[in-house]
This record gives sequence, structure tokens and C-alpha cells, in this order.
Amino acid sequence: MIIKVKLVSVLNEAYDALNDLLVKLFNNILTYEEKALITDDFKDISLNDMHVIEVIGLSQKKNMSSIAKSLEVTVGTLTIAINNLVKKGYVKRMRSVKDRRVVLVSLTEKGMHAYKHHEVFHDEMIKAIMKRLEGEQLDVLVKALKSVQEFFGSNKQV
Amino acid sequence: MIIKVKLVSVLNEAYDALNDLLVKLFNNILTYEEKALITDDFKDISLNDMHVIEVIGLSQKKNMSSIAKSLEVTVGTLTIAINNLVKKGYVKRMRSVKDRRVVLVSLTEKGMHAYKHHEVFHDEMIKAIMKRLEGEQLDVLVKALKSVQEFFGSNKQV
DNA sequence: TCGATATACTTTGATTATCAAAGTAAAGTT
DNA sequence: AACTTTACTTTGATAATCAAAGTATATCGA
Repeated sequence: MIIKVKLVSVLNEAYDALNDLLVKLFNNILTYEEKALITDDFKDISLNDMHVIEVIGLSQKKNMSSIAKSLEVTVGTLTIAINNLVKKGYVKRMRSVKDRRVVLVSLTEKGMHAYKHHEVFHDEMIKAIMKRLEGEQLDVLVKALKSVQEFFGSNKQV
Repeated sequence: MIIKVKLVSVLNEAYDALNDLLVKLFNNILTYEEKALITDDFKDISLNDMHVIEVIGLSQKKNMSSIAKSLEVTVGTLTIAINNLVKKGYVKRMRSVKDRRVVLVSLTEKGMHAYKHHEVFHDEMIKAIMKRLEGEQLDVLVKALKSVQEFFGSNKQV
């Protein structure tokens, strides 16, 4: 009897802890990310702008449709976001020569700097986690997160 | 707009795995939550509305300032959100008798139902996570999340 | 090859969330 | 009683978003 009660309370603790942590984590990541953006160099980009920049990436040019798909917004919405980023000098637009309907988008020098700046935020976060976990714990965490991930993966069409 | 980030730097496998998992987890929770909201009963509330309802809660009445603070928005913004929720029948407004400047907000029956509905989502999510983790794994996950939490906590004023 | 259809994008009109600043009403202070 | 502070609402402006209409180019079928 006592054992049962104890087990339940241990589980409850984990339950509460998880619930609490997930909710807080969520908000904190958002606000932290927001704040990490506001620097002297890039004071004119929003978090939203930054995510567009991330998706465009450093490598090749991307067309509007594929970027919109990655961001899960309509192409119309993206057009407006890109207009903005072009105006601010972070992004270049080009017509494809092969198919003149297609608009190819890429980062300017300034855009690439912003991209790299934002990268630091993620880097610090991951390093902070890793620093606090030792050896096997890290493996266990990765496994745990993977199984959580599977849960969401299997429920995507809900 | 969905948040998507890719890191180029390759420190080691755990680093990449963590980065990938955290980013995915973040997006998945968001979309899952969004979808869990859309039901026959509550088709007129946004995720945003839901968060307001969540903060108001089931217990006592809350004044505008404290709700706005919890949500980290201005009171003006909240006024508009509350107008909306009152119009839709989820929330009641009342003047405080003690201090007639103060507006006290609480959930209607309908609002409480919405609150409970959303609670079930959280419950299912946490239970699903716990079901997939065994003994030590759960522990490690909680510890890891706590340390991430600490990282953000200690960087709040950045 | 021409006309119809499809594709890639932009524009438009509407809605929602947001803020800062101005406005209103009540409470507190001197 | 006059001034200040507090609690909230309103206003004006901006950003993100979508659906639907519009434009230009490409492709396909007869």
C-alpha cells in the first residue's frame, strides 16, 4: 500500500514537473530568441524576418513556393515578408532565366551576417544543455526526446 | 509562421541530434496544440484566445493588469482580446466594488468548458511522453529540461 | 502552332495581434 | 480642493496572415 502511494506520488511529481517545464520552456525559448535578436547591428529585423532568413539559408537560391512551404505560410504572405527584407537590404530577388515565372531569392552580405548572428543563439542553448549533462545522461536525453518526437510524428494528422 | 532553424556547425552527433530534436519538438508542440483546439465545440477561439482563457483560470477573478503581465502584453492589447472573448461568450467582465477602477475578469460556463478541454490536451501530451519513457529516462528528461530552464532563467535580462 | 490550362508569383481586401500614446474615471496624497 | 497616480479603454499605426483575384509565363493537346 505504502509503496503504491509512493510510486504514484513520484509519477505525479514527474507529471507536474514535465508539464511545468514544457510550458515554461516554450515561453522562454520564444522570449529569449526575441531578445537575442535585438542588437545594434540588426535592430530592424523581427523574429519573423529572422525565420525567413534562416529558411533561405546560406547556400543556393530558393524560389518563393519552396520557402513558403518550409515556413507553412501562403506565397502571398511570403511575398510581403520578402518585399520587406529586400527593402531593408537582407535579401535579393532574381528572376530565373530558365523559367521567367520563377523568383529566386537569396541572402545579401547583410543577410548572411544576420543568419550567422542568429546561429549563435542556438549554439549557446545546445552547449548549455550539454554542459549540464554527463556521459550517458546525454544519450538518455536524446533517446527520450526521440520517443517524444515519435509521439508527435504519429499524431501529425490528428 | 513556423519556426525552423538549421545549424551548420558540426560539433558531434549529440549536438546535432539535440539541435534537431529541440527544433522539431518546438514546432510540433505548436502545431499539435493548434490542431487540438479545432473542435466542433470551440471553433471560434484562436490559440491566442486559449492562452488568455488559460491565464484567467478557473479559480478567482483576475484584474486586467495581472492578466496582461502574465501574458506579457500591454493592457491595451488585453482589452481588445477580452472584448473579443466577452463577445463570444467565454469571459465575463465586472467592476470591482472596492475599487471601481479595477475590472475583474472571469470565465463563463462556456469559458470553463474551453479551459477543461484544453487541459485534456496537455494531459494527453504529458501522459504520452511519460508512457514512452522508462524509469531513469523520465528522470533524466526532467533534469535536462530543468537545466535548460535554468539557462534561460539566468539569461532573462540579456 | 494556337488555344486552353496550369503554374509561379503579386496584389488586394479583410482580419487579428500588437504597441505607444492619448483619454477617462476613480483613488490617493498633500 | 487640487494634484498625482492608478487602472483601464480608445485610438492610430504597423505587421502578419489568408483567400481570392490578377498578371505573366510555360506547357500541353489538338
